[in-house]
This record gives sequence, C-alpha cells and structure tokens, in this order.
Amino acid sequence: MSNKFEIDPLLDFDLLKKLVVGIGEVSDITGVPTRKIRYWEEKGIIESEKEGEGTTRRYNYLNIKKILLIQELIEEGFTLDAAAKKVEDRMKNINEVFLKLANSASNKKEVE
Amino acid sequence: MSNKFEIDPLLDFDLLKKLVVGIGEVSDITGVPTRKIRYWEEKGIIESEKEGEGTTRRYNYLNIKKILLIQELIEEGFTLDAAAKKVEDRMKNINEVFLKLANSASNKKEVE
DNA sequence: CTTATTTTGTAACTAGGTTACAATACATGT
DNA sequence: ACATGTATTGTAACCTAGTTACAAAATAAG
Repeated sequence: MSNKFEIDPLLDFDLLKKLVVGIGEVSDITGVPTRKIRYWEEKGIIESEKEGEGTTRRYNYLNIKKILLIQELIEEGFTLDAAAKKVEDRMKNINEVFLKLANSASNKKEVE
Repeated sequence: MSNKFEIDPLLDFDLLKKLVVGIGEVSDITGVPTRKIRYWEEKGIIESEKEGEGTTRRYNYLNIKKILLIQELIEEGFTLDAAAKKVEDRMKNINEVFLKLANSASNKKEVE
C-alpha cells in the first residue's frame, strides 16, 4: 500500500527532531548569508524555533528545507516574494507528509 | 498527419502579415504603457519593425504575442530579465511553427 | 494643414533586496 | 566562571531593477 517500509529504515524521526542547528550552520549548509536569513525571517518568509526570549535561532530540517527551496526559485528568476508564496504552497504538502511519516514511525515504536 | 486542414481556414497569413499596428494600439491591446514598451525595447527584450530611419514603431502579431507572454510571466512573479529569457525560448518554437504554417499556406495558394 | 500620435532624452522615483558596521547578548568548552 | 566564538539587533548605506513624468521635436493621418 505505502512505501513506508522502504523508507522506514532510512528515516529516524526521533533523530530528525533532535537535529537542530544554529544560524551559522544553516548558512554553511545553504550558502545563504546569515544576515539574509534573518532578513527573510523579519519579512515573515521563514521561521526559526526560538526556545525562549533572548535566545538564539534554531533551525530544524523543515526550516532549512524551506530556505533551500526559496533560494532555488530565486535562482530561477522569481522575485523573493513570489518565491516565498510558491514555497509556502509546497511546504504545506511537505509538512503533511512529514508529519504523517513521523507519526507512523512513532506508532510503530510503541508497538514494538 | 497534421492539423493544417483544421486551422487553415482560420489563419490567413497574407492577412496576418499586413496586420501591423502602432505602439498606441499595442498598449491598448496588451495593457502595457507605451513608455514601458519602449523601455523593454531599449533593453533588447522586444523588437519592433521600423520601416526606416526616423519613423515610428510598428508591431506585428509575433511582436505583440511576445509582449503578452512577458507580461504574463512578470505577473507570475518573474523578474523582467528572467521573464525575457524564458519567453525567448518559447518564441523560438512559436516562430518556427508560425513560419512553417505561413509557408504551407502560401504554397497552397500557388497551387490553386 | 491641423490634430492626434510618437519619439527621445533626462531625470526622478519607488521599492526590492541585500549588506556593512558595531555594540550588545548569548553559548560553550575545559 | 571566564575566555572565545557565535548570534542578535538597529541603523544606515547601498545597488539595481523597473517604472514613470515631463516636455520639446518629429511623424502620421484624416
């Protein structure tokens, strides 16, 4: 029915959830300067997880994925805003799938 | 083999070639301000047919089509330059088909 | 030949997007 | 805890893309 069994061994969501990095690493990974990342966040285009007031930004898999997608569209010739809007739509699907997989993975663990 | 016979009665290329208008009409047709059309031409994005030095711009079907395509892409969120590049590719096909049809049409006329 | 349309150049202008700087706050290892 | 590296902001500067206004001179068209 699903391809759950194929990707299951590859995706450890419990690990993935812990895989959270600072803005510097995001910049290294994506090639987007830190100042630019913050600017995009100011504009409401991307989000980061702040673990409280007066703390530093933290980025998880989905946050970083979004940044990468936006960058791609900009390179394709889209406006920043247009790229943001397009990615917004795509992220809805990605989030959905991600959560679905994450849940089925943790359910499985409970059964074990 | 081809759909030539279906569109043949609709497309009179001898007429189409004569269907050439000034920049004002192009602006009315496309909704793009005349100043903008000239600016795009300055940048080498579109072309018009000047019938000699010190004359006014004239636009045929393909010229106008190009303007419309560019405008669409800009509305989709593309940069002017990016839109121009994309349309450039599309126009190659359109031109080809157009010429092919135009030739077969005039050939047919000669046979008649 | 008179009225409407076009052509240019110049210049102004908006805004989109990015970046530099610097002073302050935060994180982290040993 | 203290020293070193990393993050956070605000402010301001910056660049370029893209568009538009204006106005005087040239063309077109009825």
